[in-house]
Amino acid sequence: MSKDQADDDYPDADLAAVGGEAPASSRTPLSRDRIVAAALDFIDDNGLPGLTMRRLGEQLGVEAMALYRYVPSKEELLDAVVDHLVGGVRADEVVLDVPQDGWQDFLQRLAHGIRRMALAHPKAFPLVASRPTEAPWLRPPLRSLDVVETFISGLLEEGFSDEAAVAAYRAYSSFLLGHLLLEVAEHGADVGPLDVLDDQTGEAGTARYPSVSRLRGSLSEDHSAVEFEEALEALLDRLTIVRNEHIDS
Amino acid sequence: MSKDQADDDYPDADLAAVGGEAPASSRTPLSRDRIVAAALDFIDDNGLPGLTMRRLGEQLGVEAMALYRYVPSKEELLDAVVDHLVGGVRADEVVLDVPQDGWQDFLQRLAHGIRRMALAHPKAFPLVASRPTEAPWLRPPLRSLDVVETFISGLLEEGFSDEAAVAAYRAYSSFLLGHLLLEVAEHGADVGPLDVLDDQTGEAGTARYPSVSRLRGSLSEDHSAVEFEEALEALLDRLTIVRNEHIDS
DNA sequence: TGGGTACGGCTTACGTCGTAAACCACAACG
DNA sequence: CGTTGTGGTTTACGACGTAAGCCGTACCCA
Repeated sequence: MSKDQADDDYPDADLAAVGGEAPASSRTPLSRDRIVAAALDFIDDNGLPGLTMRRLGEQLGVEAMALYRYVPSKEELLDAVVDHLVGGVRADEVVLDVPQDGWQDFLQRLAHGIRRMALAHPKAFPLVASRPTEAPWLRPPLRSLDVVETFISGLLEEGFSDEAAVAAYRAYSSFLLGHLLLEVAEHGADVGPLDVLDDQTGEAGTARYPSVSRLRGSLSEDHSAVEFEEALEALLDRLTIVRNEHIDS
Repeated sequence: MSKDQADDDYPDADLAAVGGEAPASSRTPLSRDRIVAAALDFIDDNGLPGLTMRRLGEQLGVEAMALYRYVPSKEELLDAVVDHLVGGVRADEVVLDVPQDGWQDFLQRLAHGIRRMALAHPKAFPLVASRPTEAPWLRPPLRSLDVVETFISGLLEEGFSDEAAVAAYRAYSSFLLGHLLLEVAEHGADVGPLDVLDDQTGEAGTARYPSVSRLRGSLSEDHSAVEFEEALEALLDRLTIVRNEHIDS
């Protein structure tokens, strides 16, 4: 009662009071893509644990259950967010352009594309990292990313055995996973505005570990791009060596 | 009513019917450690998302609220589980024995210790990986793990600058994080007996990517220990090179 | 012996979550 | 006109984390 709308004119500005959310452009007609985009925005702003169907609906100017006409469940919504992010890497023109520059160059561009995505959405990246087990940037459902083909077959054609290609792929994936998870964790600090700050008690014991406590500051500083670059290059060098060994034998 | 106990004798076996849980050794008097251990067991058996205060209580033969006398919140309980696991790495005699074998040897033993822990508790490892941002195996709260000191100061004393030591530490951490997360994800398959299996539809599109689909099987096979070993050794070699460069200059 | 007092666990209750189901307004179309 | 979608709301259910209060038992000191 007292909350109908879409007629024409009345005060209307009485409920609000919930948060900083805009009344939302509630006239754009709602769609799966809009929902996914809004979910990603929400995660970026408020952190993964703060995302709730009701809150997401509210941000879209709509009741929670309305979302279920476009998305079968929250779980699938999160999957869609992941796909959206990974799809965005493809849209990154730098990643794909000429697919024939050699696999090292390609892997390097892909890695940087994923890193850009991770840094652009630090709160959301743990989601994509924890989702479908095998790193998603090479799953076929990644629509029309033909370069995947280039990567794998490139390895195979250049002398990698199946096992070596898989191992190389895994080394690459786990490198990205580990490096970016750490980088993103400190970059995003993880606590969204909706979360309460916890105690933060107990700095005791640090006295016993002078070196550790001395480095404590540095430990939470930014991963630098050069750190990433160096590690990536070392990895690619290692893969190259492995490949050459396989070719020689 | 009709559910008093601790007197002496009566049938007593009437409630059950809930699941496969044993009636629980409900005479051991409950304690924080017992709760933490039970939580870990539960996660190992049923997966992280299945863990619930009520269910955990039930497994201990106790009502959910009883746990709150020993644990302030679920969040802190999970922290305690992580500490328990990491503490277990310390108890791994292989890891620590003689702290003076050189930092490469130490890092190698530590890495294998953590890997053993991760493989022993595949469903719980993502928890420890996602917890307090900076890898916890070097946090001082890890009670009496003096070798932490050895590691860091070892690096410093052998010519690493502060920044280089931090970078080395990060390379090491992110390597462990990434590698073990992948290894554990396939090893544990993540779906606990409590979860429903989801659709699994849509194998379409694979036809366009013959190489990928050919490797699809291999991709979900086990990470082998040798894969880990090789990557670890490559990493340590790289750190050694970095250190030597720093010494030379 | 008796009456605190503290502990350990139970019961109840609140607010929030994901979501099933029914309902409703309105447009398009026979 | 009635029918059938379509896009949204309302209501409701069960499960969650957990605050608050209630009790039975054990111990302690008079």
